Amino acid sequence: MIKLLQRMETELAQAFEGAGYDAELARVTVSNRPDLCEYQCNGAMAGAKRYHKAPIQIAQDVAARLAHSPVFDKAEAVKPGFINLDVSGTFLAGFLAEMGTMEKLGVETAASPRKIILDYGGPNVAKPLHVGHLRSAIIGESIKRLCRYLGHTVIGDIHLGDWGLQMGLIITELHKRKPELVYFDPAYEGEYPQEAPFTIGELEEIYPCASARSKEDEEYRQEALAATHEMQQGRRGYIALWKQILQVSVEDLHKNYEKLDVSFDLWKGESDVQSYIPDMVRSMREQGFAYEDQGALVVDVREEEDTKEVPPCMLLKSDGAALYTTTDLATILERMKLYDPDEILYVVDKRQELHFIQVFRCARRTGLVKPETDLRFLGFGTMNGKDGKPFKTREGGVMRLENLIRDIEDEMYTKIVENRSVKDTDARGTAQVVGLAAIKYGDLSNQATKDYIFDVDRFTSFEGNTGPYILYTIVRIKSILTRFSEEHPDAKPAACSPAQILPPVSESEKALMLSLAGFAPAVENACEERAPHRLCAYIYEVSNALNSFYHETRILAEEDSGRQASYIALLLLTRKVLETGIDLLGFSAPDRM
RNA sequence: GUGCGUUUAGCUCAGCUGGAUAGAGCGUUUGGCUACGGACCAAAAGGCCGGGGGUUCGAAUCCUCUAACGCACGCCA
Repeated sequence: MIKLLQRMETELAQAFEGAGYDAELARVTVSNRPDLCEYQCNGAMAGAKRYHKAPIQIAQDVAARLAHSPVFDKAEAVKPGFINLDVSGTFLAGFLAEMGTMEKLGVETAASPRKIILDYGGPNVAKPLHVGHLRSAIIGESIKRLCRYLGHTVIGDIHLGDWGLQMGLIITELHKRKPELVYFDPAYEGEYPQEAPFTIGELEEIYPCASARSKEDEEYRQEALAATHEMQQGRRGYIALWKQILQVSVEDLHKNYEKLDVSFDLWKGESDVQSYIPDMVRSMREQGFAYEDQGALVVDVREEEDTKEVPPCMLLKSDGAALYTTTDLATILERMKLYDPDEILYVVDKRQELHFIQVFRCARRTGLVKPETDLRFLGFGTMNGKDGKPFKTREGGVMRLENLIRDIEDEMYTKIVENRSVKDTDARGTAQVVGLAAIKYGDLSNQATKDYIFDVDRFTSFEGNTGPYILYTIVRIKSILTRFSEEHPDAKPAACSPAQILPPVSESEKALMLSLAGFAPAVENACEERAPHRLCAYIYEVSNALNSFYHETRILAEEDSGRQASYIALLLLTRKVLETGIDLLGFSAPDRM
């Protein structure tokens, strides 16, 4: 579907050409002076030099040719050389009628759909999720949904940290506590038990305990390193234990991510690609990319235009062990082999940027990826507390994600109960839905790349630019629609099709219609820029427009049934736009709240 | 030290390829419930866009210098 802006530009382009100017000048933007006009074109000023004419004259020439355009109600040339434009209400109503019948509300499917592997989540096995994992999950999920909406194929991979030292630490600690377990008996040759010798609760207690001890006790640390090494070398009992740690942990992760309404297509981890490492390293060495430096095996990734020394990419430590980098490279290798994607996009903490620069360069240089394969890094900032420092519990510890979510839900629950419009039986469920919206919208409405302040009071507020406010708006629409069908059993809202939308009769109605017309460009832009916050800004604008319109328009009391049907159709379209929008952000609205 | 990032209203943040009087929300002040959800709406006050210099018809936006803060800089992940 042709966008509203494009439609206007086409009209302008004809006018520019007709008046003897370059059609390229006909760029239309939303007005930055809403008091003067709805849209504007600044092309006359840009063209002034080229045509040695006063900008105002060019603007007048163009405006004169738009006098009878069906698209515009107004097209006038002002002051230095602006062309101020107002859209025709009839044209706008027709535009929305068409948009409303389209499945994706006018959003264009990408011209060349890509296959994208999205690497997000990145939790470590056996460690509880903490707030640091929240952003990756939330941002990644939204980008996944946006890209899919535009017709790309997205494969979301959680990329578990399941092969590192933390496994050795747990094995070591478990050995101290329960030395009698068969897993530790090197002579044991039978089957290992089906049941894991621990619960997720125990596991989450064991790890921090082991981690703390390894920092104080060097001998203990050496044991853990040795255990890690033995596991990685395939010691039977340790592998059996590792599998059980993995199973118990992954089961718990599933629950947690489900609660966030975040899902992954692949649950691969570091362990899955270990088998690729020896060949990969050998090949890099044979091709002359990898060489020994200070005992370690590295690949040089410097480039001519570097303004700074980029350290080489390290493949093997001097003791011969693989590193994080090695695993990431092997992961790229596997992804290319299994999926051959057009793009691999990492949604990770921005502090890892240098690491990924090295990995990407190395992958490219050594031919791990095709020249046309895009490797992209979307780094996000830190989530800080109100004091501007990394988010912590009151005691100063790391805040577990579960607890954060619970706190928000409790806060929402209190507010909902105070409002008393929902029966107590629904209140818990509603609090979950609204709480999730509060968290996700609070995060996504900030630019991903920047640090942001997580302020519980602000995010859970029903006022202002918040998730609950957006939901409130949707609930409000639902409420009117319900009432309408109660009062007019013969005229169900569903019967009010977009085709019944009439030209607007008030400013607030037109403002709402104009903002609805901006849905497709907002979604497309948010996807292209990989910037969910753009979509948040758009949804907020629509919500404001709706509330403003609602406030000054009597909908149920409207006597003209044609006009009323138009209003209802407009509400339906607004609801669809908002619900689609929040779905792309990764949350949903309740029926009441 | 080197590189990267950030700096916009009291606070939290937008500002898309340079365009008219720099926008929201919160907070503050003031109006509006005999209307469909007042968890709302309307309005006011509040800013040398960190600072200096430059590019041009025109700069929060581009270039340059500078300050403050943050982050990252081969055997962790």
